Amino acid sequence: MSNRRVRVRFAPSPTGPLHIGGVRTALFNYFFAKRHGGDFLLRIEDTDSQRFVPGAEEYINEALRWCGIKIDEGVAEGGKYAPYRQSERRAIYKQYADQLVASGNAYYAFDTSESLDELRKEAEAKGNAFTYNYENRNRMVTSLTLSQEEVQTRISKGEKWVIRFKMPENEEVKMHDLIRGDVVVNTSTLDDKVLFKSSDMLPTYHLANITDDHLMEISHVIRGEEWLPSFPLHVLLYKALGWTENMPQFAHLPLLLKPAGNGKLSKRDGDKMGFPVFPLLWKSPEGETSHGYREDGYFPEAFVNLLALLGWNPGTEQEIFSMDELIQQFSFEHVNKSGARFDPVKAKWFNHQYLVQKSNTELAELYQQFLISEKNITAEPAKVERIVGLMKERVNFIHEIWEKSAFFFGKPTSYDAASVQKFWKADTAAIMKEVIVVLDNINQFEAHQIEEKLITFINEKGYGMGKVMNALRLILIGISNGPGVADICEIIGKEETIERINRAIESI
RNA sequence: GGUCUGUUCAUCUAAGGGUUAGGAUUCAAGAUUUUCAUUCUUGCCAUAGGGGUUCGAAUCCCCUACAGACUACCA
Repeated sequence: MSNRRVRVRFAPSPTGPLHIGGVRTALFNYFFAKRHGGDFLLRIEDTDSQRFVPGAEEYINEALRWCGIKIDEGVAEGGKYAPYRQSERRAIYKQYADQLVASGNAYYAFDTSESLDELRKEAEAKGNAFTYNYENRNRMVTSLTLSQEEVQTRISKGEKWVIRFKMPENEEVKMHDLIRGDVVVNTSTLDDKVLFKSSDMLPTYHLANITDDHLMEISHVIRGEEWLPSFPLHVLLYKALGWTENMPQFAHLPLLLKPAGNGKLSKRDGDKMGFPVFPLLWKSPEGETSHGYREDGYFPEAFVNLLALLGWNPGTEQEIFSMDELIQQFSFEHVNKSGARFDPVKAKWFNHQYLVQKSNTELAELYQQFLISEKNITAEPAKVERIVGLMKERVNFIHEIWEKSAFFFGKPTSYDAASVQKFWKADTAAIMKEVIVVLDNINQFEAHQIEEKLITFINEKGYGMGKVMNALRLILIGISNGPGVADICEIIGKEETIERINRAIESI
């Protein structure tokens, strides 16, 4: 088993956009597979015909691609074990359900969902829960209680049926989890799960999942903690099918929790708290849209990095990781057992780190694209590069450069009242008129020159740096904080600088 | 209700029986700066509670509390 090729799968169901918890699961699978030179497969678990959402599968593919995950085998990529979409594998499953019935590990049940609902309600009224298990199954309409002929006629008459697992009574199931260690559960606390349904002739998650993992030679199942309760069922299914020999190893990842309050992260949290819970923008078939990290301006590397550190740590103090480093350093020993609360504030910090790391040239290209597509502005590359260099330390996102420095591309439309109060004194207009003269006399209108001339002027007149510079900045950009005054002057140019000063003298 | 899992600063986490319980984010203060940001320095803040075991417990065991997941002909 130890020298078995590592093969992992990410197996989402296309019931909507993949959320960041799912992305993290995919990432951990990917890290682990690549760490051990193995394969990463994407399998689409669409055995619930009721909940299928158009576009969800494309979304999943695009999200993984954006994160930098390379799929070795999958719906689009193909592979030796194709097809990778469960709805296209429907012919495969029935025989295994039959096998379980034949070996006495499963049985046909003819209950209607209405009658089951009723039983549940009755039990609830008495203060307990109805469990379809060893205690109750003999009272139900099943192949256990009916004669073989009767079962056959009911089936051939087209009566609806399901195949249920016959959960053994009072057996200890011992399981090993790579993250949590040994877990033991008594089968009497478990129920007879539905494995196959006649309504759409498809298996449920449990059967499909075990069958495909076995057939696809999956070596490690890495999934969310929400699957822990069905772990014993899965172990029992492997046993009943005679596949214990090469059953995969299991690892149940801790959950991603809400930033505040209780419970696991859900779609609503993002909308409420103003951060995305989805990797990409999502438009539901009903027309509802949800924010995505990509569209909100996150770099994929930052997104991957921040997700990797939720529930895993390197055991060192390193916080910034490339995909390769993540792959090299990942191990289950450093995966936490407890749920991790998502922190939107730190998410921004990660993006800032990546933004600052990028070269001005690279950033300029990105900002250039933003200017063209969002603002319809075509700017000189040199000017854009200058701007991003000045702004990068002050922002977390590319779009924030615009939000904080649109003044490089247009005159201020108003002057911040509090700053005017603070920096615009009785003699300011007069001083600014002198400043215009100083600036006008600079031949090489470049930051160094401008700063030098301005400082000499201020010193000669004895005005005080703050007094002049702060007022000048207010005039040029409308607010009191931003890049150095000389830099601003250079970027907008002599003519524009003087024009803005004149305008301010007249209008303030 | 039942089953399972978990619990270290506000948040992400380190410390695998012996450290003043470390780092990061946030927040606060100071220095630097023409403002802001950066940078630097500093500060605040934690082992859920109670019992054991041990010379010694965040770490091992038990109980309690709290939290989460699951409990569908969903995945």
